[in-house]
Amino acid sequence: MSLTHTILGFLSWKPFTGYELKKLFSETDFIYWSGNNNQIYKSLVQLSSEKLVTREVVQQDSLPAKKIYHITDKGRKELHDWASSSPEFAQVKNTFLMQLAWSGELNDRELSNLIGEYQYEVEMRLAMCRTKLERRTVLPDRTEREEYIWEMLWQKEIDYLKGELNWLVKLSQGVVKRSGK
Amino acid sequence: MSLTHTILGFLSWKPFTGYELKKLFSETDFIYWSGNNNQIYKSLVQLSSEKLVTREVVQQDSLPAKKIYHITDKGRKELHDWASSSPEFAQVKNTFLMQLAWSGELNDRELSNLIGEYQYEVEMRLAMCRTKLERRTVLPDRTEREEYIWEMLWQKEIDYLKGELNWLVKLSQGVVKRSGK
DNA sequence: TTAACCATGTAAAAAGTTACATGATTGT
DNA sequence: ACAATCATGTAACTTTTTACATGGTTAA
Repeated sequence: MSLTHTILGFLSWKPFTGYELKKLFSETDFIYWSGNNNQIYKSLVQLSSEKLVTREVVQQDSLPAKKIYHITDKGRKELHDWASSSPEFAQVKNTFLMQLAWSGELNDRELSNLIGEYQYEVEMRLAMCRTKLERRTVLPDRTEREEYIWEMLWQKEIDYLKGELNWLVKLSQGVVKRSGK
Repeated sequence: MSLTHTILGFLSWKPFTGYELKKLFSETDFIYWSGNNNQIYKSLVQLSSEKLVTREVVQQDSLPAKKIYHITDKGRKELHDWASSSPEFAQVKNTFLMQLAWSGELNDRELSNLIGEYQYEVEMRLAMCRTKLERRTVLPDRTEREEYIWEMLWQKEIDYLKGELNWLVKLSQGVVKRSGK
């Protein structure tokens, strides 16, 4: 599971709480994990037990105690080893494409509706992605190479979404041309 | 789960056995499911119990009996309803991008190695995808619109892989330019 | 006063992967 | 002799999702 490694990655920048990690996950679009509570808190317990992180408990009045996690040297080593290990091919789970694949029984209106809904969704994502890119807080102490890679990762996401839109527009046109009416 | 719906989709073309469905899954690249035995046979049992498919048992000498599944009218209705329902946004799980995101501690050789391995993987996929596209058996009784959509789905997959390669080449160049040596 | 934010977690269910199990036939 | 194809399934495990549970603070 690379959720634990992604957490180690964030902690390699600076210490965070579970709550902050959850936000980081949702702010970084090219990381797919829902980052739901269950997974994050469980992963942190696991990472602690493996001595890859340590926890620092900070009491707050009137708010529950914060648990700030710090990466250990062992954790940094684990992160390095994982980052340099053989990559797996990306998994894309796109049920919309399957809906299209079996849209044979849909009428023209239903089909254009389906495509339109997906297009709207992609447009929202693109707008959100651009906003997040602008608002992102770039941490110091990063090499030029690292910053370049993150720039490329964001750009990839934006290009992907733009590509989706282009494809959807082309598809709509092709479908209209072949419409039953 | 849309695995059951994808099975219904294939069965809407013509009846198949579980074994044949497993092959169809692996032959269609834009469907991500591994289509492992467990899931397919379990899904078929479930679909049967919901009366969305019926099973026909064909005895064979010296080979185990085939179970051929047929879609029912109820199954066709379910397929139609699913295909016209609101689409969800695609989920992309790309751990390679996360490895890149935390490649800060890798040296130049390790990083170029990582990128090179992924590039090789994408090239293999692209070659396989093109082969599958050529060899695919197009079933009759499909409208022009349906054929057009399948054409577009295959093209999308190929364009995606080509886009990945272009991005990787650009990334490699940018990384070399910023190399430590 | 209502929603969002801060901050932690648990329980149960669903989905998905990997390995195991059987066994004949056909092609290289 | 070995691998691939045909054909079914089960068991154990891991991963992921969804819902539940608590409760104070802050801003519109």
